[in-house]
Amino acid sequence: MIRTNQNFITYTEMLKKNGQYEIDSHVFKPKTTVLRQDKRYGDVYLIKEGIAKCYITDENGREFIQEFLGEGMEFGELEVFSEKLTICSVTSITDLKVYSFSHKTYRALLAEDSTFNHLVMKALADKIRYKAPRHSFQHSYPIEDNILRLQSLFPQLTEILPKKDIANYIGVTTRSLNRALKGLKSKQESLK
Amino acid sequence: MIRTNQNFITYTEMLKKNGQYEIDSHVFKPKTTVLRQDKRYGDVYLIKEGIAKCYITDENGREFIQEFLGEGMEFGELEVFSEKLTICSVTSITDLKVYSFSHKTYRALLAEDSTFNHLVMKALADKIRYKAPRHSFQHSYPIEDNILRLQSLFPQLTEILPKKDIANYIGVTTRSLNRALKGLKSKQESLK
DNA sequence: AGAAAAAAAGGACATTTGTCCCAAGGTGAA
DNA sequence: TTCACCTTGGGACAAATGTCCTTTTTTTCT
Repeated sequence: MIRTNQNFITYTEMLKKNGQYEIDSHVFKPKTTVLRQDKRYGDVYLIKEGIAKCYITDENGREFIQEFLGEGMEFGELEVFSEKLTICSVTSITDLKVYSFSHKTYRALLAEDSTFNHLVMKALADKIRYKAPRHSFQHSYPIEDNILRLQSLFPQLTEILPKKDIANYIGVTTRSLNRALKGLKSKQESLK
Repeated sequence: MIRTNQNFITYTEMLKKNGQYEIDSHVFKPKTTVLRQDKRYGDVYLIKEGIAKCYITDENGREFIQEFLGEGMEFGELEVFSEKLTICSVTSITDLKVYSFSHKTYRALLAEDSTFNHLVMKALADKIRYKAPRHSFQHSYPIEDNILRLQSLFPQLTEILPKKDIANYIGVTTRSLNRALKGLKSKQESLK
């Protein structure tokens, strides 16, 4: 549920040490919005440490969380290919350490470094693979089942993530999430 | 809503004429399942003509349609990178003409042909960009609004696609879709 | 430490959507 | 051509979820 990609970090740190390409480091406090939907940016980020959420806000101000990004996940990369505005906002949940590449550097790496090229390609493919079953499941099963599924993927779920974010990830209201959590709790107790 | 990518077709046809790489052609009748979820395949397909649906079937037999594929869209490509089983079934809706590459050929093209590499990269990025707002919209708006949105993207919607497929794309039952269509019709009439 | 703001929890009711039916019209295969 | 089988359309009711609002608890800021 909180996605990671250790290979990508390891390779990026090697590149950075190597010094041939310019790769910067940044640190953000929790609740910092790094990318804002519908704006234009010139950098690609890779998470070194921490968790961020990537989400779309609609006209009514509702957030829909696309994914939670953990170590080794990149963001801002889609705009290297499409030259368009960012579709998702990205906001840190915990303290966040990232590396950043300018579009120019990122393009150079894609063209000149086949390992990097392959890492990016696989990351994009994995993103697609990951999302398909998730949305399918969300539509087909009630909220309680979705919570159980998330808890099995990420046991610390309710300790680390605010209720609002969990609800926005599943695509329901906080009220409904609470109702479902209560339902699960009473089911667990009746088993004793 | 029915996605296309003319550039990819044009380039593939050029490659095929050129003859350096082995690219095959196939034709499928409507309702032919070309890829079946959870199986392993060794080819990547590119649609030359026609429409196919790409969908996940859950344990209860419910279909959830990921996307409708039109000219220039590829499928089976994710498995080149992850070496895993296919997550989606792909079934033709109309007559379907496709080109196919073996994984081996596809990998060779990715490595040796930077234009091809870039086309694939951009296709993956577009797939991600495309899906994000769609799922967000689906969760946030009632069925009627979703139908209106789809009709504006693809006016022939209800003529070409079976009701069941439209419902499975929006992620609702046929019953609910019919109710919404009826609601829209009566609203249109009351405007006269 | 104390005030203000945000997050969590939940009651009451409305609305949406699903489930389970059944019936009519079309389509295809023997 | 006839029969089986889809597809479409919809009635009646049940279940899930949303909306609106209030209260309590926790966090944040000064």
